[in-house]
Parts: sequence; structure tokens; C-alpha cells
Amino acid sequence: MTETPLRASKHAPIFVTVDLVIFTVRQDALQVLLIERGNEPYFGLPALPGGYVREGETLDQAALRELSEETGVDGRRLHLEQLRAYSDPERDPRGRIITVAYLALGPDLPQPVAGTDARAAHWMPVASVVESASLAFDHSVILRDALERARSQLEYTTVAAVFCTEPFTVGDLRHIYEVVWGFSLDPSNFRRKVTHAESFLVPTGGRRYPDVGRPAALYRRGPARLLVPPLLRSGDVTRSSSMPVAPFPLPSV
Amino acid sequence: MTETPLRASKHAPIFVTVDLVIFTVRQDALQVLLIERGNEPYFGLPALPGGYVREGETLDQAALRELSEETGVDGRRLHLEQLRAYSDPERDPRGRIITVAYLALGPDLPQPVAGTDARAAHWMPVASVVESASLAFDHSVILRDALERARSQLEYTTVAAVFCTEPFTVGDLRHIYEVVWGFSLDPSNFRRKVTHAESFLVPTGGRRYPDVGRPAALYRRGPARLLVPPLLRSGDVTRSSSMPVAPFPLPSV
DNA sequence: GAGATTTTGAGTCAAGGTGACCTTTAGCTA
DNA sequence: TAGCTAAAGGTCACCTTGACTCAAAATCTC
Repeated sequence: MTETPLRASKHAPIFVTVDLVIFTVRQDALQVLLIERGNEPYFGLPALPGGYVREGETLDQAALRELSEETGVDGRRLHLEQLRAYSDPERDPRGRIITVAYLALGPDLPQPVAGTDARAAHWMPVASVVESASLAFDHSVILRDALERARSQLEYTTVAAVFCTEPFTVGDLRHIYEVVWGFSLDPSNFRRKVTHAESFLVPTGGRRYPDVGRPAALYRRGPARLLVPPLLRSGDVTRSSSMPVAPFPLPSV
Repeated sequence: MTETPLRASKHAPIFVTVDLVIFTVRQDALQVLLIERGNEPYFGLPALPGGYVREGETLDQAALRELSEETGVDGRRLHLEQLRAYSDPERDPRGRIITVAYLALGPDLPQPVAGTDARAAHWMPVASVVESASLAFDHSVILRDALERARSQLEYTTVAAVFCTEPFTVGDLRHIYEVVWGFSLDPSNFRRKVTHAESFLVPTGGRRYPDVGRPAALYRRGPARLLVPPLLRSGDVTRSSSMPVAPFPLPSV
């Protein structure tokens, strides 16, 4: 915050957008909602949904608005959190545009109605997108950051449950973890942990009778937000923490 | 990202600033660098250092520049990471200004030379600021968020070591944890954890002879950035994770 | 110089979490 | 009925943790 008057010439105004990384789990895969760009630049390339922040709007409000415009889903049913800002001056060839990325997690969402901008929107498996498709702008980087954030959130918070439609079984929840983390978990140990965690799962008393196998008890999301103790990815592989700008194990102090 | 041309009238340009929460440990207390505002609005009130993002500059670069302008310290000696964006349309009475807050951690820094803007800059104990002083703009909120982030980072990463000037002892490092977390730790258990953590501490071979007591071995920061296993605040009290915008099912995460 | 003081550093022990694995239960189908 | 599947519960060895004790190496006090 400087004391310089707002319209001073030195500091050029900047256009600000929000971009959404919307994750859901469908068909045994973590999927992300991508739109196909209908204009230059990056015409025809897949991109994250998003748009300009309007006057008098907070970033959160802009994200919620874009969310409902793109998916037709009431944002209150989803988990939505700010990821971080991306600000490379060259990130958008049209000019100086900073974007604030949001991470949205929700249960199997409806096939997106084409957004208000009539752009085609599709669910795509995250795995295939991150390793093959190149997205418009710096959206590939944003997607990778969002994926790592989501994976890490599953360890320390109870967000995994928002991927499930209520009521759900412990098996449903485990399936979420396996799909997001990309490896399978011991069913017995998983049950022990999530049922022992305080206020994570609330039994409804009901049961679900699968096509085959013993019926499973049904649960609803409990009030707990934090998972104590955390449910760590045991392998503990390739975990990157929040990203420092100056390399953190720094050259001498 | 919409396809609308950049200079469309609908989306008003927005001014973007970076604000810095610079923490250091001096005199047995966690301290934050505050400036005294020399202009309206909030004339005379303490505020976080910061300033407008310039043309062609990334947010990270702007943060590094403000850091050196305010403290005269080379940013490469510090840990610097993006905290989050704050965007309430009413947060700045001068108009639409979004700020991206950064968290900077460093060893006992020099008494800040008055910034280039000739504003008075002072180290203030965080404890007294958060519970009494009201800062300009929404800086009180930013400071609280930054404090919680720093406390949580000490659990899962090795950043605590950047508060120490090398070489340092295990006691020095424990002192950092105690000051930032606000409670004392068992010296013996603390030593066991940090010395067993892979690549956290590298012994220099030297010793430091204190005024009284047994001499202590000296260490340098190791290459590890993540603390495995994490060093959890046992009390596990008042921990809040990253903040969702729409309450992820129920209030407060 | 002897003993008290202080801080480092090492070790013990019980409690609890974790991963690997086994067993039983409750439904289905052949 | 036998066989299959997934749920649910249990066992056990291993490890981490917190609380605690004890020895080591320096200074300070008398």
C-alpha cells in the first residue's frame, strides 16, 4: 500500500480474471472441467473456465458466478477455495492480465450446460490432461498446482467427502482417495482411520445393498473440517509444499 | 479467461498491489515489520509495507522489490511465499485495489532503513499487534492469516531454520519454534525429532560456548524443505487450514 | 578447588497410531 | 449348498510420541 493517489500514472491498471479448476470424480477417474476456446488467442485449445472480475465484485464472488455460469451448479454445494495468483506479464498475449485461480471440488456434477458464452465444456480425465494435452495460457501449470493442492488437502482435511453424494459409504469415500491419489488403499486400515476421526462421518443408520457383497453402512458428512490425525499418503512421494518464490533452502544467510 | 478483447468496457481495470508480512524473531518475540502511513487514508496508522505492481513485473518480482526497498535486505536471503489475494471492493477507500499478500521469513534483520518513501518502519511484536493495534485497510486480517500460515509451515516444512543465522544450534532452532508457536517444547524430544529428520540439519563440526552450560554443536540448513515426519503442535489447538470461500459444508475450516 | 547451576545430549518407558494381514459377516450367484 | 464379493472387525509387530530420567560439559559461587 503506498500513499500515491489512485490515478497516478506510474502504476498501470491491470485486468484481473478468475480461473476455475473444477474437479469431480466420475467413472473411476478424477476429472476436470475444460472449455474449448472459441476465440484467439489459443483458438480451439482447451482451457480452464473463468472470466473477468467485475466491478464491485470480490474474487470469491467472481469465482462463484463463473462456477454457476459454467456448470449451472449452485456454488454452495461445492467446496471452493482460492489457490493462488498467476502474474507472468507474458502469460496472456492480449496484455497485462493477472489471474487468481480457484480450486472447486464437488460430487459427480451434471454434464455442463454450455456456458453463457456458448463455449463447449467437457469433463476430461486429469491424468490424461496433465501428461498429454497442452492447455491455453499457463493453465497447464495452474492445473498441476491445483492437483497437488487437492491431493494434499485430502491428507489434512475432510474435503474428500464433498466428492461424494450423500449418503455415502466408507467404500465410496475410499474410492475418492484412491482415484485422487492414484493408488489403492487397504480397506480395513482406511475404515479404521476415517471412522475414528472425530466428527468426520455421521452414520445415518441406513444401509446400501450393492449388486454383490455385504451391505454397507451409510454416512453423512460430519462437521469436522480438519482430519486429526491426518491421513498421510504413506509413500510420501513427490510432495511439494507451497511454492516459495525465492528458492527456500537458500544460498547462505 | 474470456475471449473478450482486452479493452472491452465491461471489465474495469483494477489496481493491484502487493503487501508484505515480514516476520523475524528478535528479542525472544516474533516481530513483524510495520510502516506508519504518511498519507490519507488511514494517516498515521500502522500498515504492512507494500506497493503497486509495476508494468512488466510479476507479483513475485514486485514483492522482492518492495522487500528490498523496505528493509534493504536482499530477498534471496529470505523465504518468500505468496499468501493469498484480498479483494473486498471496499477494502481501499481510494477505489478498486486488489492486493496479493506475501509472507516473508528471515533471520534477525537489520533495523529497517526508512523506506524509499521515507516512511517510518518499525519492528513490532506480533502478539501485541494482533490483539491491540488496528492496522490500516484489511491488514489486520492479512496479518492474522499470515501468522497462522507461518505457524502451520513450521509443522510441515523446514522453514523455521530461515529464522536462524547460520551456523545455529538445536537450541536456537527450538527457540524459534517456541516463539512462533507461543509455548515451550521439551528440549530432548525436540532434538530427537529435528536430528532424525532427513537432510534438515547439517552439522558443521564446530561448537558454540554459551555464557553458561554445556557447549552446543553447530548446524547449517540442510537441503530438505519438507519435514518428514512433521513436527505437529501436539496441543492441536485452533488450527485452521486454507480458507474456503463458500463454506465447505459447514462453517470454518 | 568443591559443589551448585545450567544447558546439551542420550536414553527409557508406556501409550497410541500405522501397515500388513487374517477372520467373520452378509449379501449375491451358479 | 458351494463359491464369490465386499464390508466390518480383529491381531500383531513396528514405529512415533510425550513424559521422564540421567549423564556430560561448561560456568559461577563460595
